[in-house]
Amino acid sequence: MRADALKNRQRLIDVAIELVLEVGGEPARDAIAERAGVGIGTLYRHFPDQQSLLHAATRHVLEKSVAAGEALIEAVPDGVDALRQYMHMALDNGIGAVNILHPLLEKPDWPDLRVRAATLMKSMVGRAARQGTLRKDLSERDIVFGLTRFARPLAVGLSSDEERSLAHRHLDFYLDGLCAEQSRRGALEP
Amino acid sequence: MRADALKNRQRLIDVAIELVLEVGGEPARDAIAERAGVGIGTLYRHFPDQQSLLHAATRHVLEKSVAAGEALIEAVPDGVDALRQYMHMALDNGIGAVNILHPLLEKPDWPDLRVRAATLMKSMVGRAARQGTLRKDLSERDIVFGLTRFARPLAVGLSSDEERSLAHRHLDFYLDGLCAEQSRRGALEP
DNA sequence: AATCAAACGGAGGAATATTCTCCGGTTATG
DNA sequence: CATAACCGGAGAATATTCCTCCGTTTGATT
Repeated sequence: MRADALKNRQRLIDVAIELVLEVGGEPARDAIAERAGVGIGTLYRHFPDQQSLLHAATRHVLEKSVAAGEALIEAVPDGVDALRQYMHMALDNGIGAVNILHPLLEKPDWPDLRVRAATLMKSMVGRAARQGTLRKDLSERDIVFGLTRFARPLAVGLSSDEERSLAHRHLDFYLDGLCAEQSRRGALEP
Repeated sequence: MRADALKNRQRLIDVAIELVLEVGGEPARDAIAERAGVGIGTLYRHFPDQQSLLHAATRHVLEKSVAAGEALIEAVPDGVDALRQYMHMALDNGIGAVNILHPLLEKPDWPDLRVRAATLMKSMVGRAARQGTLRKDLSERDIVFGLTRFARPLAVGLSSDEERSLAHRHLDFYLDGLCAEQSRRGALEP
């Protein structure tokens, strides 16, 4: 494969992720090509149909996030710290795009990745709970749910930099809440 | 105005809010009319152009939320409790639709409401901070940002009931985090 | 530096989605 | 029961998105 072809291919994937996050759904092919700075023909040569690009993009993000997460769980002994770093990292990797794309994919089954991701989440939550720093009533699904809340920009008239920085800030608040001994609300209205 | 006309008008507004939340953007007119169970002609008679429907819907949600918030601040003495109840209520009222629609409106200026909303937020945050139960470094914008994270469904393959219930649950976690004396993260990486 | 297979760009017609008008029929209201 | 107000939805008009095709450019190889 020629060098320029490879570069374009990767660029198309990156742009697709970017646009998926901005649009909050399937972006128009023309828009992807334009933003990537390539002709529409190039897009169609690399990804003959919509699905193949979306698959490639989703897989790219997932793979990066899971791999980094597996490394974190080895490297960071404290459970909540590992979880926190994982979530911030996933957010920067564009994990929100996976959340958006998953329901749009026709055959989104990657047995290998699915297992690795599930195992990773289970380890993260389990260890932190066992260490006593994380609430005991959280499942993996909760973590995924929480992550998705901060993982994609929701238009409120902020620049994308402001949005990113606020997302990280509030993700930290949220994680503080997950560490609280007992929900204040729970105490008030049992 | 005839009774059936009024009923249809209100129904159209409700459906619009519902669809805006589902779609995450401007829904197609046809879809609104169909879901509301009225002919497309009826939609156009009540709201000759797109903007007028979106305006009406936005205003409806905003008005309800602000009014309820003003009542809460009177009725609930504890600052954080008031804030918590406000956020849960706004979530149920479809405040997420406002967040989505605002950037799509052409002339979204309701001086009265804008002032009331700003005042409300300032009071809520200010009082809770003064009472010492809420973090001191939060602005009104932070609260709005946080609210928007939970205020609209983000597709993850959940039924709309599951989604709603998880949103409330995690909003509580998040609020617990806003009450923490000091962020654990902040303590770890200053 | 010459060659050429591989890759590129983008005009523009086809396909699809959305908007919005129009008018014959229906219904609430007095 | 009269009638003004309201309703429904077919379908033409418009906007958007898709995707093919082919002449041009470029990276690799010798």
